[in-house]
Amino acid sequence: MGSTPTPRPMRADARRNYERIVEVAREVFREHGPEAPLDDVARRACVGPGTLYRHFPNREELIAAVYRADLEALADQAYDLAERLEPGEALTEWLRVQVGFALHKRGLAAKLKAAMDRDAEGFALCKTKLNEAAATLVKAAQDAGAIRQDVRPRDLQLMAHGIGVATEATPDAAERLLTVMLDGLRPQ
Amino acid sequence: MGSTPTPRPMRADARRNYERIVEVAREVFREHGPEAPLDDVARRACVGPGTLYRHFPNREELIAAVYRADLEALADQAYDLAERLEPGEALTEWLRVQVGFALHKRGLAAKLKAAMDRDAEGFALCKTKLNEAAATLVKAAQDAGAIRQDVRPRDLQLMAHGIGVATEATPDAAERLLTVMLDGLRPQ
DNA sequence: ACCTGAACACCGTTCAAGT
DNA sequence: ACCTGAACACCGTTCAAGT
Repeated sequence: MGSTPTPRPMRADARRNYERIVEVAREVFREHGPEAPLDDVARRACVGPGTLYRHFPNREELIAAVYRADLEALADQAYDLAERLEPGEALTEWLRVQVGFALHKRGLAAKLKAAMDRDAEGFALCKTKLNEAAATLVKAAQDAGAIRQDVRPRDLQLMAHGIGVATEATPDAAERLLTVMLDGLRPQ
Repeated sequence: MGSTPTPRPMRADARRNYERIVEVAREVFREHGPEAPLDDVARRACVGPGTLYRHFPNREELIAAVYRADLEALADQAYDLAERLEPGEALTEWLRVQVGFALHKRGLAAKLKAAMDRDAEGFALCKTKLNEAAATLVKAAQDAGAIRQDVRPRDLQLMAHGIGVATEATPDAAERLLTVMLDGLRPQ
C-alpha cells in the first residue's frame, strides 16, 4: 500500500522552514484565497521556491498542512458535543459548525474537499478521524431515534459541505437551508 | 446602469469565428474540464489568441457563452414540467434535473455559479429567466400546499447546486441527499 | 541532507502590423 | 473593423551549485 514507510526526522532548520511556510501560507490563503501564488508564500517565508516544493510537492499538500489541524479540531468537537448534548442536538450542532467552517472561506472549502477526495497524502489521517467522528454522532442519533435510518455518516458531511459552498456568497440562506435539511433528517 | 448600450451587429467573419470558438470551447471543456488552456481553444478553432480575447475578455465570459443555452433550456423545462405535472411533482422533478446538471461536470457547476454570482455580463438574461422559472414553480407548489412556506426560490436553486457539487465525486449519494432535502421541504 | 535562486515551461493577455 | 501571431508577464516547477 502507499503508506508512508518511515516519517524520518527532520533537521532543525528544515523543520523551522516547514513550520514557517505553513504559518505564512495560512495568512496568505486568508488574505488572497486558496489560489494565491505559491511564490508569494515562499518569499514571505524567506525561503526559495525550491524549498517550498521540497516540502510540499503541490498546492494540495500545502493546503493539507495548513488545514489539517482545523479538521482534526472539527473531529474533536464532535466528541465534545456528544458528551454535552443529547444525540440529536449534538449532531445538529456539529452540522452547524461544519457549515460555518465551509462558509466565509473564499472557495477554500471546495478546494479542501477536492484535496480530500483525491486522497492527498497529508489528509489520510484526519480524514479517518473525521469519518469516525461523523459515524459516532450519526449512530448515536439514529439509536436515539432522532434521525432517520437511511442516511450514512458520509451523507451528512456531504450535505454540510454542499450547504456551505452553495451559500458562501449569501450566508443568510445558510440558516434556511440547514433548517430544511434538519427537518428532512428527522424520522419520516 | 451597466446595461449594454447597443449590441451592434457583427461582421460575417467575426460571427463565424465567435460561433466556432464557442463550439470548440464546449468540446474542450468537456474533454479537459473548465480550466483547460484557452490557447488550446483558440488553436483548435483556428483563430489567434487575440481573436478569442476580443470576443471573450476572460474565461468566465467564454463559459457564459458556452452554457447560456443549457441554462435557458433548464428554465424552459420548468414551464414544461409545470404544465405536465402537479405542482409538487413538477418542482421535485426540476430539482432532480438541476442536480443532474451539476453532476458529472468536472467542477464546472462551481465555476458556473461563481460566474453567475459575479454577474458575468453574458449571464444577465438567463439568470433572470432561471429566477423567474424557479419562482413560478415554487409559488405554485406553495399555493398547492406541497412545500413549506418559509423557503425562497433561490434556496431551492442553492440546495440543488449544493447537492450537485457535493456529490460530484460520489453520485450514488445524490439520490439520498435529494430524498432528505425533499422530505425537509414538505410542510412541517 | 538541505537550501538557494536562476532557469525553464506554460499560459493568460496585449498590441503592432496586416487585411 | 477585425484578425493575426509575436511578445510580454506571470507563476509553477526543476535543477545545478552552494552550504
